[in-house]
Amino acid sequence: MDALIRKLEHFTQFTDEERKALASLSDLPVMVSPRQDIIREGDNPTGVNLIVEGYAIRYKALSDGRRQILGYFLAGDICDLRVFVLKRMDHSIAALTPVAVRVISESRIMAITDRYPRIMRALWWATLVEESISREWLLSMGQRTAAERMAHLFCEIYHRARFVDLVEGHKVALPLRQTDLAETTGLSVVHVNRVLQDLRKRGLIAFDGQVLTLLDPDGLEEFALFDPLYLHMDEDKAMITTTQPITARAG
Amino acid sequence: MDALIRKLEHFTQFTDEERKALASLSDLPVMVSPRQDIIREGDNPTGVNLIVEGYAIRYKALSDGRRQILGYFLAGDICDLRVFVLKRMDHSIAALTPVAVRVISESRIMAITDRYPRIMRALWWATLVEESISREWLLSMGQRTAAERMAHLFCEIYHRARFVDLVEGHKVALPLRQTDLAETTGLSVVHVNRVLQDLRKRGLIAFDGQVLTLLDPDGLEEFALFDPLYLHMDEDKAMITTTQPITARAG
DNA sequence: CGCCCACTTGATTAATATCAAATACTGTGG
DNA sequence: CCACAGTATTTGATATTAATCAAGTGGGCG
Repeated sequence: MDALIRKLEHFTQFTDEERKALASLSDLPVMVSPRQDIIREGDNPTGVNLIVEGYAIRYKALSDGRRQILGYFLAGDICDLRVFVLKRMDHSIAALTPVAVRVISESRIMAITDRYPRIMRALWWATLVEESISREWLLSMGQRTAAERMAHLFCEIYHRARFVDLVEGHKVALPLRQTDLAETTGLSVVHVNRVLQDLRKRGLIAFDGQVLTLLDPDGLEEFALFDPLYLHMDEDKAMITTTQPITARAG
Repeated sequence: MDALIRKLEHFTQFTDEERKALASLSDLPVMVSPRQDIIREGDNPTGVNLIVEGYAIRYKALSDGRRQILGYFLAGDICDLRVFVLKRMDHSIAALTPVAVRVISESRIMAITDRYPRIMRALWWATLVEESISREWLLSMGQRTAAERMAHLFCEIYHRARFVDLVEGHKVALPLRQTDLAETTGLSVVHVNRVLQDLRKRGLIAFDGQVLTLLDPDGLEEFALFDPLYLHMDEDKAMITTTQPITARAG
């Protein structure tokens, strides 16, 4: 739960009470092994999943098997906050690495967001950031070259990991395979391999399948045309917290 | 406003009062000429835009000018319902064709969704469908071939237009240029041209820059691996309307 | 008419996929 | 600890897809 609070506090400042409320949101974590689905396309989920540790992905497949990863979930990320409105999932969520998740029921979410408008707003912010990331991916897929795209992905993961204190010395644990990167970037595995070599040769990154190191963070960002604005972090926190909460009637 | 109600009633059934409330949401429409921005990246918008007529796009650009279209707005679509949480727009919205928009203020939206939970739920549904479309685009960009991608785009526009009664005899007005299609699909203009020829040769579509005709809708959908499920239309309307609204306390 | 666009066509090049094989790594059973 | 199987990564060669470059064609419109 720590990671969630750490993440949301990039957007707002909580009171102790709010922090306690967030911490009591869910039950004990459940472990999910790599490649196992957490929610499957067609399901009608009854709760929301909070990633406590590890990497999960959102993905979607074509009827002939081609598969595309749509986004990454890191510790502190919540999958599909507003899923209750739609009847059926139109995509799946799976563990990419060993993952610890906590399930939060719809009623729990409702109760807490009703009571604490600031939490509601923070959760909305998290959702909007996720959508923004998805737009940036679309831009990547359509306009960035293979190498830029991969570099941009690494920048994103690095930044997001940093927000939840998962980075140390320009290193972040990223235990994934080149096929995963292929499904993320829409490239073939062979090409992913060659792009990685290119990024290494440029002295921008080191990546051994377990740990990603940004050898030259600024160089990488420049190369990837990375602009962290789309992550909406630390966007004038003061201004936002003094704003009237959207649903001020509760509490 | 008609189109909005028509669209939302694919999800729920409104009372007369709710319909009236929706109809009174905004002031008179404003015309925007083609290629003109409606909201620009970096702006802090104070209202929400309802497209009354024409096509608008969401787009995003790299610092070196490469531009990607992220989505289409048709009549009845609302741009960025939850934009108030974030300080700055991370992308732009522009008219693609001549467009009529109505601006709806934040307070108007809040007042009406507070009072009519069913409307709130319906607007949420619309937002979630938009996100789903964005995910499907990511799948298209990553996994579909150029021709499949273009075909899929046409299927989507066709279906969405149909929901707001904009289709007649397998024809839909689609006044856009091949450069627009290029920025949508991430292809070069020349290649777009060749892909269009291919789709025409296959007898799937006719497209003259003004009107799109689906000569063989089923064939096109099969070719594009199109599955309308992601549009979440007519998803067991009965079930949803008998469900307890999420924020039942208002009213 | 003549100019400006958009569209089209052809030729060439660059990016990326595919195919095939070799190498490295990981975990397991003996 | 080793042998081995299975999987992941790397390399090389070739094919395909799509971009770029360059030069038409064609339509609308002042």
